[in-house]
Amino acid sequence: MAESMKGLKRTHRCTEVSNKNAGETVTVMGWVQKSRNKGGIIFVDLRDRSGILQVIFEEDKCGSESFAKAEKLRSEFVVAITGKVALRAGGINQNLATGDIEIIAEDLRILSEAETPPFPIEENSKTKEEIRLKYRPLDLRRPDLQNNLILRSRVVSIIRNFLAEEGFLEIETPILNKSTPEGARDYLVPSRVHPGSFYALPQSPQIFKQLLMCSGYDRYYQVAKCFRDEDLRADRQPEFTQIDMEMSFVDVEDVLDVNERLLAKVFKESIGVDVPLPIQRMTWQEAMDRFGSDKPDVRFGMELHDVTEIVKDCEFVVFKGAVEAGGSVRGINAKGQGAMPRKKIDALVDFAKGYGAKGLAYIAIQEDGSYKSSFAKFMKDEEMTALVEAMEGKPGDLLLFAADRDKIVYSVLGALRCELADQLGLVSKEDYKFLWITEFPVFEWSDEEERYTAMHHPFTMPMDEDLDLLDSDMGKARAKAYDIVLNGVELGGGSVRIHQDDIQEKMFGLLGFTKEEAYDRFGFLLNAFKYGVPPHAGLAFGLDRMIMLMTGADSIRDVIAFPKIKDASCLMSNAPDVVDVRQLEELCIKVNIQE
RNA sequence: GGCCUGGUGGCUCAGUUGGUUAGAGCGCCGCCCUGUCACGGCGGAGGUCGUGGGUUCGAGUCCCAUCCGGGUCGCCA
Repeated sequence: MAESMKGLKRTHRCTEVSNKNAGETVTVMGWVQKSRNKGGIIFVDLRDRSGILQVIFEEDKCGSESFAKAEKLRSEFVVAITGKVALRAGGINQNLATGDIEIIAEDLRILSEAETPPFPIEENSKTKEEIRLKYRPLDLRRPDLQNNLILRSRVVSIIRNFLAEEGFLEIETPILNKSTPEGARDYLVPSRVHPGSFYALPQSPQIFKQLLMCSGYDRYYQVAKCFRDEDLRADRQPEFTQIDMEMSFVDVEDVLDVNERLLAKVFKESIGVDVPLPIQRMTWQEAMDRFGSDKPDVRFGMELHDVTEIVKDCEFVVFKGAVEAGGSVRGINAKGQGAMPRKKIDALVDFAKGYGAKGLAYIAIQEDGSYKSSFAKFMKDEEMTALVEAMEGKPGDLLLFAADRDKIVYSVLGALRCELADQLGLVSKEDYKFLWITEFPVFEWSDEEERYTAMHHPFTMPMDEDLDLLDSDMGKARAKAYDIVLNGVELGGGSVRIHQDDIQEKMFGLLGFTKEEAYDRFGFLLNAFKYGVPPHAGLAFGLDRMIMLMTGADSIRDVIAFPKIKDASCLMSNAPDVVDVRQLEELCIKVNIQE
């Protein structure tokens, strides 16, 4: 039977009570973590979001009525307890923040009874995620998830304060928008008033924040929900949160400066991590050449070596063929792994194939300096020597090579070095290595669409010195675009935007838009810009990923209160779901599912 | 869409070359216990082994299909 809390007022959260309160009468409320009934004395661990506090019930202190109720307490009952704070008569529990005190109960109210939960409410849950997500409200009671969301709240608060001090205005932008089918798939919302027409949920507030610059707000930010209808990953949800910002009358340096100061402040004040400034910078080309990735993890080395020149004339057809086809041969040196068993190497080869490699060539340098290699028989001795030397190979090392188009070589070796670092324990989650990647290409060739697409987005300003390349060699043009990378994770990115209409028109042309198409999709931006637009630039952080890295979580699901699973559904609410026929009729929608 | 991986009491898991009553720990229920905090003692309940088909004298185990999760590639301006 649930009781009312009438006449009671909570005085403290559980861990707000300390030995300084000894002798005081307090009222605490929360959930029963655990009840230990010793017969004449009952110990109850009371839990709220602050932590755990022990309460004891003895019949002569709390009266027979409360004692009888205390005997009934089970895990997850919600209770209110009034009693005296006392230093513990028994031993101190070092594992609890409140381990030296307890509440000697004088009154107990059971505010809500509880069924036995389907899984234990405890830190470091071993329960399958499927069950946890189905019962998400219970899962969210667990201290680790509560701490994640508490940290998230604190981080957002620090960001708001910092940006306010820097002169940013928080301005909201619409969720119901016009679809702009460049980039990710849009989530669509049907219009009742305009049958057959649809809103799109924002993939980002990109155009609106640019319009705000055009309108003279100078500096904008928003804690922005964004939506992308693409497949999920451990670090990708269909709806996610960006810290989105834009600044007027600035160039690349200004954006990087304010944002690295922001990161330093956030990491220091929320998790006590010092971020040395300035943050290291690397051009996109250097990142690709050294790490095979535009989001390199620089907590460890194992950098790529380009050995194309050394092997271009060798007789090993895999190498020779790749070079002749315009590709390259590159390798990484797994230091000290020369004795890796053949089975493990084969597993690495399979791993590489997952990234498009046809195979991996290797040289295992034995302790005596001899080689075990998958391709030595095709090579002259001096070629092998030169190759090993170029790779800085020493006895006991394992050299792994990929030969293919550059794009594949980068992606294979970039993934392989991360995989090896993981297997060999080369990285620590407590080590935070930030990195700016700059000078991204403006365009990226799309095999699927057989045309160049914008690598960042169509409003990205090319670098001043590369403007001429737009006409002569657009694939080589670099942009005033930048990403912030942390431990191999893309934390955010942005760019300087185009504010000159001639450049913008040229960009649309190069991307294959006619003027009419460009105006159809982005006319409200282009028209606004006709009336005076300042140079502007911005950036957006993925808040979920940031919190994931700060908490050491393996998935952003652990830093989002109500996440979705791999197929973008919600195990708790069962969304998305079919709707009433009348709702569809009102929207003039007929469902036509093809087998 | 591809590849990899998992599904056995409420939870976490074990289960051999296919073999007779499918086990354990925790939890749960009952009784006992005034200093426990991974409380303890005694007793007890609880499983169509994700689902459907097949092979077999016999299937948790082998085969096929399918459902439900996870990782990843493609995809993510």
